[in-house]
Amino acid sequence: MGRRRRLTLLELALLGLIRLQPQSGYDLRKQFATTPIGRFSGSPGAVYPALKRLRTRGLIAASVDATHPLRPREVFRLTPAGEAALAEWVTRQPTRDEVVYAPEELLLRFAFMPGLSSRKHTVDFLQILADESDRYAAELARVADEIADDRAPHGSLAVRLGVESYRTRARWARQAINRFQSRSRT
Amino acid sequence: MGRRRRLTLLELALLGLIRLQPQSGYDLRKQFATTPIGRFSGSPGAVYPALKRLRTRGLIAASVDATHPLRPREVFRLTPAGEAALAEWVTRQPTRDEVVYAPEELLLRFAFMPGLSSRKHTVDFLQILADESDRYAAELARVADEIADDRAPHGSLAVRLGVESYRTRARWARQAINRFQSRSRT
DNA sequence: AATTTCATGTAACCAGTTACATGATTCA
DNA sequence: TGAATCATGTAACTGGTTACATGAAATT
Repeated sequence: MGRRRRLTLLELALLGLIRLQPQSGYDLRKQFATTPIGRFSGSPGAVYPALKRLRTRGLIAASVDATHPLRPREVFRLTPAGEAALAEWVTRQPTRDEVVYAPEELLLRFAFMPGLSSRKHTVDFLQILADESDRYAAELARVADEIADDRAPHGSLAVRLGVESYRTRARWARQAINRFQSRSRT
Repeated sequence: MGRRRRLTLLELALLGLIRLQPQSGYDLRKQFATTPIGRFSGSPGAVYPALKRLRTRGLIAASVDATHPLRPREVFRLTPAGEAALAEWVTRQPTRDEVVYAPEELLLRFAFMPGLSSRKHTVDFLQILADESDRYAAELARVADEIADDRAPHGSLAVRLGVESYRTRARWARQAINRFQSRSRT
């Protein structure tokens, strides 16, 4: 059934975007260029090879849009295997290491949850994110205290920004939880 | 005078650490493994080649510590050219794109400022960081509003975390400015 | 007619990842 | 004596970056 290589962040971003709306490589690149998802880079030398890899692995399929027969557009959509791979990733619960070292990946995962993750699962996800973020913030706060130096406060200050950043994430996650819990099911 | 290739973040981190304390590749790797600077990755396959590149470019020099003659340690220190390269980078003022897309690099730059950047320059640096962070937060806030969707609030919420993160950075920068300004010169 | 935009790619390069290799030394 | 740690590295792989290439269609 093919080597189970890990999908890159870019590949996962592409899967998620294609799931929201089947589209061409060009469309995808435009999204990277014009929206905050562009952090995950949309250079042509990255996007097109990534799309090829996804197609080779059978996670996406292309159908040619022939409305302009001389300028064919390859429109990609998810295959069932692609949908499954995306869902598997999206529904993974965050680990401590991901919270600490890969927060952007977690945010991407969260953004792609609609339709793939139950409300309960989403809330659990956010809860772990909040708790582990606070925990790491506390760790960083200890480090900041250890390296405090009145003459050269830069290092300690830099770590303090880390503290604030993780606390901000924790606060955000708790607000998001409220948002999901206060909404009664429709 | 040698091609002026751009230094990687890892190379700059190594320069900064070596400047603080001349040390061996192993020592450096230990710091990556045990302190928050580890974000910039300290895998052997990255660190040793990076050190070799820095040596080739004449930015660091090695002297052998022969206290244990059978187990020599190569201790690296900055050359004048290395100090100059580090100082050039550290004293660069942040650009909008760096604030938005490379905040970690800016933080590293800030952390290595002691002894390389005047107080005035440091404050200017933080001021730009604060202003551009707030500006981008406002941009993101507009995006969040545009994509607001009661049924699937995930995307909008994810962008909101971006808003909060950049605001946090701006707030932190302003506090840091106060810190530098309230300290009378000693 | 000329420029911009649509649309898809390739090529060269580069640095990082994981995993492995080597051998001395200190510790249990 | 055997295991962990000190200390430095290499090799294979991978995916991203920049820059370039191509040509049709829409716009000015």
